[in-house]
Formats: sequence, C-alpha cells, structure tokens
Amino acid sequence: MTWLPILFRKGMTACKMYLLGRLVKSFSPLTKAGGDVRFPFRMEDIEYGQKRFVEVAVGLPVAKTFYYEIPSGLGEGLRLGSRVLVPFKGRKVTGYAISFPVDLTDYPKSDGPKSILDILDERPLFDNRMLTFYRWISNYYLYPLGQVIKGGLPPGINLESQQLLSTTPKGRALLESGKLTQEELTILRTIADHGEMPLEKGTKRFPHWRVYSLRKAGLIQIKLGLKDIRVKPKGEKVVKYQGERGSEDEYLSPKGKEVLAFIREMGEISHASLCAKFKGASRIVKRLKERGVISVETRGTYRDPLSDLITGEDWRPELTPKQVKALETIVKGIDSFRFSPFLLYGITGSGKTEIYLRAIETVLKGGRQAIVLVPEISLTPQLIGQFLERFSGRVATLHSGLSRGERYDEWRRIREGKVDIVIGARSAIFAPFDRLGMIIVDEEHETSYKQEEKLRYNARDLAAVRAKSCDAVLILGSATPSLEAYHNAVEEKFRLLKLDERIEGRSLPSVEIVDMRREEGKGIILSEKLRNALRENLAIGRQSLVFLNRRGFASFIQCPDCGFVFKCPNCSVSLTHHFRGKKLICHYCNYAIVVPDLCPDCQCYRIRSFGIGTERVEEEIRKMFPQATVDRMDRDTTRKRRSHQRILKKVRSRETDILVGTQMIAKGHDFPNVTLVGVICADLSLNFPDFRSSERTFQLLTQVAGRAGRGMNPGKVIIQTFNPDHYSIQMARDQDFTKFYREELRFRKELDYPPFSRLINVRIEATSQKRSVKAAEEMGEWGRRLLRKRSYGRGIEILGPSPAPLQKIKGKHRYQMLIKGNRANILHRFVKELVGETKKRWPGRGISLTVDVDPISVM
DNA sequence: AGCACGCCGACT
DNA sequence: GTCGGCGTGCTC
Repeated sequence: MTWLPILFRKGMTACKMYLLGRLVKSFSPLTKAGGDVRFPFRMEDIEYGQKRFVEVAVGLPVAKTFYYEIPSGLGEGLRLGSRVLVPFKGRKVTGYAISFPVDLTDYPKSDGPKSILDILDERPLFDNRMLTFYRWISNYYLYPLGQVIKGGLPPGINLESQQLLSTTPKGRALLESGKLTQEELTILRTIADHGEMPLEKGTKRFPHWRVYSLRKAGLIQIKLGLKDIRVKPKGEKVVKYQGERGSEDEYLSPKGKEVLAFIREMGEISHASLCAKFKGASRIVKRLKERGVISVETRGTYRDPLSDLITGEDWRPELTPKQVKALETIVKGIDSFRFSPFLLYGITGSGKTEIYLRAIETVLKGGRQAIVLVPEISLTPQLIGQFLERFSGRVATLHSGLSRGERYDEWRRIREGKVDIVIGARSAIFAPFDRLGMIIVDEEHETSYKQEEKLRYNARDLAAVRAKSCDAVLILGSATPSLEAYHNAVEEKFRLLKLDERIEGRSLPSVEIVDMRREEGKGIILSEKLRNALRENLAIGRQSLVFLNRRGFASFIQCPDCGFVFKCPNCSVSLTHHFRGKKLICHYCNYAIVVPDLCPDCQCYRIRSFGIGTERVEEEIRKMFPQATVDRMDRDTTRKRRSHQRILKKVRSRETDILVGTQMIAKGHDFPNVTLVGVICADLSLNFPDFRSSERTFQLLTQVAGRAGRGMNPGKVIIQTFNPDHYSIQMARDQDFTKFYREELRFRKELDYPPFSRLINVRIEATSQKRSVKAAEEMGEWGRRLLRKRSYGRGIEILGPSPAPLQKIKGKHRYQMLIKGNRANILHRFVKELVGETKKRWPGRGISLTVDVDPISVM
C-alpha cells in the first residue's frame, strides 16, 4: 500500500478515488468477512486523501462505530486520533476520529450521514500505533472500541452534554408584569440572572416539580448544552531576579537581604517554595517587586504527585555474576530493536530491581522510553524511590491514587515527552509514549494486573501485545512466575533468565511445616513451635510477621443449640465477626449489624464465634506477649490515605515487634530486621473452589516466606496447616518452583485448563432469581445449538451454565457459563457470535451480561 | 449511556 | 377520555 500516498498527493479526482475505493474494497479480506465499511489503508496513507467523511467511535456501550460527514472548512484541521463532537440520537457526545473512509456507498440509511459539530483537539490524543492497540483490545476482550479508548485516556477530558435551563421571552415578559407567586418569581429571576443554568443545579436548588411546572407553562425552557468537566491546567507563581539596581540594599531589613540573596542565587524560584523556606516572604516579595528588583509571573505547571516523596542518594550496587549475565542478555534484546520477551525468574531478594534499573538506562541511552508496571503502587514507595534516585526528573507515575488533576498532568508530561519512564499500576500500560523501547512487569504473577470491572483486561498480557507492536523488550519479573508465563518460557516463546541466589550471599529462610491436626487442644491459634519462635525472636530484639489471609475477628457466628448462622441478606455468604465495634459485617456488600446477645432463632444466649481472622490473631498475640508492640495491617486498618505507609514505616523503624496481616504484608517489602514469618493457616486459599487455588497458595506462601531474612541474619518461616502433605505447601517449604510447576502442569493438562486451553467466562446477573436462571439456561441452550450448527470444530467446550460459587452478591443473582477453547481466535469468534445472538434474542430486562476473557477469578 | 417511543393504571 | 409510569430499542 505504499504507493497510495503518491496517488493521493497527485491530485486525484473524487471519481477516481471512488473507483479506487471500490476496487480495493472488492479485494479486501477485511470487508468480505463482516461487510462493514473499513478500508485496508493505513491511516497515514489516508491522511493525504480528501477528508469528506470520518469514522467515529463513541465512548458509550455501543459495539458499532459511526460515520459522519466533515463540513467543508472544518476538515483541514481534523486529524485521526482527535476527539470530535458529534450529534448522536438527539444528543451531543464526544467521539474519537478513527479513520477517513473514502466513500460511504454501503451507508445503511437513506437520509445520509450527519455532520460533525466540532473538532476538540488540534493535536491527536493517540497515534496510529496506539489505535491499533486499542482495536486489538476491543476485539480480544469483546468490548466497544469507543469505551476502550475512553478508558485509555485520562478521565475528565471529555465533554458531556447536559441540559440547560433558560428563560423564554414569555417568561421574561411575565417577570416584568409581576403576575406570579413569590416562589415562581424567585426561580424565574434566578434562572434569568444565570442566563443558562444547568438543569441539575436548578432542580437541586428548587423543588423538582416546580421547575417542571414552569417549563410546562412555557416560562422557561430546557436546552441541550455542554458540560465542561475538563481538568484545568494549574498555574504557579514564579519569582524572577531582574538584575542589579543601584540601591537595592538601602531599605532592606536583614531578612529581606537574606531573601533577596537567595533569589539572586537561584535566578528564579516558585513563590510557594520561597514562602516555605522563609516565613513571611510574601511581604518582602511584594516590596521587592514594587522596586523592580524582581518580577512575579504566573506560569503553567504540572501537579507533581511525587514531590513529597523523600529520596536518598543513588546507590549503585555491584552486580553478581548472575545479574551480569541476565543483564547482558537483555541488552542484546534492546540492541536488536526487535520484540524480545524475557521471563526474569529471580527468587525473593535476588536483585531484580537493579536489573530493571540498568536495563532502563540502556533503553534511555538509545533515545527510547520505558513503562514499569507494579502491582499496587501505594505499597511500593521503596521501588519508586529507587527509580527517582537513579532517574531524577524523568519519571512519571500513573495509578488510581492520583487525583484527576494529577493524573491529567502526568499524562500530559508523558505525551509531551517531558519524561521517559512511567511507573504505575495496571492502567499505566496505556501511557502515551511514542518511542516505547521497554515494558517491565514486576511481580508478573500478581492478580491485581487483572481489572475486574468494565473492560476486564490483564495489563501483563497487554504489555506483551504493546511491546510486540513497538518492537520493544518485555521483561516479566517474578519469584513465583505464573504458570502461563513459565509455560511460555518452556515453550521458548519467552527467554528465561534465572537469578537463583540472593544478593550478597544471603541464604533463603529455613521453612518448617506444623501439622495442626496434631496440635493439642481444640481451636488453638498459635502452635507451640510458633509461640516459642516468636518469644525467642522478641527476646533478641528481632521482628516477626504473622500472616493470615482473612480479616475480621471470626469468620462466622453460630448458635450451638439450633445451628443458626448469621448470613448476609444481600449475598450468599455468612457475616464476618469484627470485634472492634462488635459488628457482623458482609465482606462483599458491607452490610453490617451489631452482634446480638441472643440467638434470633431460638432465643438462647449461647451463640459463639467460629474460625479466626487477623483481628483475633492480633488479640491473641497481644495477650501472649503484653510487652511487645503489636500492629495489624489489613483492609480494615489501611482504609485511610497513607495509612499503609504509616504502618510500614513503623516496621522499618523497628518500632513494631510483631506485625499481623493479610496478604498485604506478603508483597515486595524489604525489612532487614524481620527474621521470622509465621503463617497461621495455609489452607485458606487452598480450599478455594478455583482451579488456580494451588498456584495461588504456592505463590502466597513463597512470597510471604521471602520476607524473612532479607538482612544480614538468616530467616525462619513456620507454616501451620491442616494439609501438610499437599504439594503446593510441600514445595513452598522447599522453595522449589520448578518441581511445583511440573506437578501443577500435569494437573492442568489432565483437566485441560490454562495454559493448555483458554477460558472465557460469561456471567449473567439479575435482581430476580427466576429471570437470571431462565436467561442463563436460554443462553446455554443457544450456545450448544450454535456449536452444533456451525463448524467451530471440537475445540470448544461449554461448561454450565451453573450458579456462580458466590451465587448472590449485593442482591444480584449470578449465573455463569465457562467456555473453553484450544484456539484463541475460534473461541473469540464463537463467544462474539453467542453474545451477539443472546443480546438480540432476549431483550435484557434488568439482566446484565459480562464477558470475562481469560478470567482470573470465577467466583 | 440516555433519550424517544410505546403500552397500561390513576386521575380530570 | 388524558397524564405519566417505566420498559424496550436505537444511536451515523
């Protein structure tokens, strides 16, 4: 297609272009398949053509894209990747220009396309490569393209239409005449004063019905306008030194002299930081400005979410021979300018981060950019700190903890090339770099890379797709790789890099398993072994972590007489007992009641709690070691902003002796003085009704064990379990990933689960139990019929429909159908057809349908 | 999403 | 006989 731009540039007539379009279309495999008007041109080719029409994707739940005419005069400014304002079913909505079709001969309607109303960006928000990426996502995750694009851009940049109140001539006339009630007069006057007033604001301020009755009487009208919810750029006051003035010292106080000297030395400085340094500097600045010694101006700036992070000196440790070898291989990949995927399998404490840093140095030297994905940014200030120390000023962050304005500013800094490293949570995979040379996915196995709402993507998988499209290097790093990643390494799709020694010759912790079936006494929480170990560790001034993957005090409360269990009325789970506030709380919908004194069923006083949570463990340990400082870290104690850091800081400063927590404490932290890790009940994740439960248990145990002995002193881990013979627990003890991998893979192969097959989970949710069952059954029937009718081969299997393991959540009844396939593209085609048909056949009366491609959780 | 059109119950 | 409630369908 490279000859196309030449033709276009040589002044083609519309007629020739039309014929050419028809010709190309008749040969195009793309148009044959679906019959939709899409041209096999590359976008930059088309840019040279006449821009008569534009294909637009809107950010609404509509699978289709739409075509608009570009009014003459407006067209020259329109570039692909820009936003446009379009009329859409009587509304104005923001859409994205995604192609310039040459003609619209297949246009389905007789009255022709509408015209776009406005071009919202001079500079496109995304380029051709990014659009290809968005298209791939839309197709793979079966999600509308416009919504994919919207999700990839910072929130708050889109225009939304809104209803505006204004007065009519009749209303204004009546306002003068005074023939109205007091209330009507007030409303009318307020609206008249505003000129145009958002309807929402009007109905909030005045009685709802009163506004509508005025409209009905024809005194006011409701028009369609635009809501400007764009985040505004932020301004900053800057103080600038203007040069020597003859007598600038004359009237200055000692403090004034000091301030002036400082400004002179800096040349220019922000007003805010000057005031922070010198108290009351604003008065001095004012005086100096009047004398013309300095000038003050306001300048656009970026909000900087990293400004309050304290960083130390950059420290470049010497690399171990294994690190050197791994790095050399990666550098070869970087220099090849080809897609080079690596799995960096490095045990806990083996120095993966230093490899990331050095690899990025090489990428930046070549003028390219890098994205670093981390599981949960708020938990890893240490990692960010290391990046800032090495690459100060060239790092941006993107994650959910940022405010709208911060997020927008970081996005702009990235797009404008002000930074060349982005470090962030899963959404950072959409960072708008145009010379991407490397993507790093740290802790690749982490489930938080999977978004579990809206567009259900997996950032780790998207990293591979994006790296491939940019001929970039991909590094997936983990001490406990996912089976998918390791399988890819074995199949030689990824190159395996091994770091199997801890840095500075530190040893891995010794791990012991305690069989809780043999422990004396029923309902015991801490085994004798763990108790003694905690006591010894405390005595020598070392710190300990105690891990239990369940929050709350007890898992449920039951009446021993009649068997009554407190259950959530909205969800199919029992309520968890929380000691603080004496409450019974549902962990899915936050329904809460106060614990009653007597059984609601048989009125006896003997109701008791069963099962343990972190709250209970904390209490038990406090009782056992009253002299120790005990802290707890779980979702209940980290609800507030920055509370993570506060708890972790206390551990790092050695104030905390024993930290109890859920899986939050298992992740990536580096506490040199922690030498003991206790696992209260390793069986919790093992008993999950999910095919990944063994994998998750192994990963969790290995990761939590890895927190021990990261300093100079060797670590010790004690795992309490009721399944001491289970392979995932045994191999976590031996920290033998390869052996675990082999065993687990055999099991996956036997049952034909990933990585040997692909899964798509189709879930149906409805408020009515009857309707959800009916819809699920119908979909199942249709799916099986479709499978028989079409030649999808034997590669597809339908499991279910069946009730989801958690049948009811937040009052919604949930049914699901798991669809398994060996070939991704056939599986996707099948599900696309099935979902399309299902939606057509049963108009969703309060029934929602979600498609989860490559599901992580099927609960 | 959100707006228009359409079909059934409570009022003038 | 009309007003308006929500349930369903469509958006270039």
